[in-house]
Amino acid sequence: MKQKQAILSDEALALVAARFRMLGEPMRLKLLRALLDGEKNVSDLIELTKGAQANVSKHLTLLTQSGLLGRRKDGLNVYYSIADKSIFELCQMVCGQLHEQFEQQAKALSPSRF
Amino acid sequence: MKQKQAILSDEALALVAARFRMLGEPMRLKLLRALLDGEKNVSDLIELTKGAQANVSKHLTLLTQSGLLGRRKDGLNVYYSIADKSIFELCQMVCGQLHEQFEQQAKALSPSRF
DNA sequence: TGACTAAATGATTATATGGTTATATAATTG
DNA sequence: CAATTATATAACCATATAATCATTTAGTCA
Repeated sequence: MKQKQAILSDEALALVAARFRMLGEPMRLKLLRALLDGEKNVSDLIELTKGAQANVSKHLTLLTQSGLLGRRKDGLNVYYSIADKSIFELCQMVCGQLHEQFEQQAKALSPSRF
Repeated sequence: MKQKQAILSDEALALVAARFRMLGEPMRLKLLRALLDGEKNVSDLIELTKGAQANVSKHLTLLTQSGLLGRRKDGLNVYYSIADKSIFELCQMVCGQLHEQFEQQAKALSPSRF
């Protein structure tokens, strides 16, 4: 008897989509990357990403609300850090897929094939 | 001497973000999922996703342009298929991360802890 | 307390994008 | 060729969201 595959509900699928969307913003990826080697405060992140203060702050808020970042306040400063390191596997996987994809296209367009 | 980390250019990072955004749409995830067990034509996909014809067609076009789907025309029908199966590892990884995240929250809110 | 600094927030604008409707294109068949 | 079917596309509207500017909040320190 054929095993019926369990399928995500629409709501679950919407959550997955939302997570992808959270990662689908260059500034947010920059922030995540900047935090790869440890927690940093907002000023540092502004400096590293060349972003505007309000914009950086907003993206940090979103990333934190979505559970991707941790937040620690110390005096005047607020320190953000990666909450789930496995997010980088995702990014690397995407990077690898794109790399592969472009490599295939390069091969397909090899001048000698014309 | 400390090895300087190679960093993606802004353009490369934008491509990664774009790929995430492509996956950040529930209808597109539905389409990908519907294609998991092999190629299907548009009519089938409309039926499976309960989407409107024009909308399904547009998303299929986008997914194809981004290299995630393959397209094969046969008579009146157009058959779409997954171009890169590894996309599902991504989805499963996200799913797993969200699962983990909710489980932590559940644990943190265990009534006995109050 | 007042001045200063770091970060967050509210209001606004601009842009991107998803959905829908209507129409067009293309292949098939009688 | 006319009619039919499958898919794509164009035009449009509505909504979401990123960026910016101005302001506010909160903490520090003289």
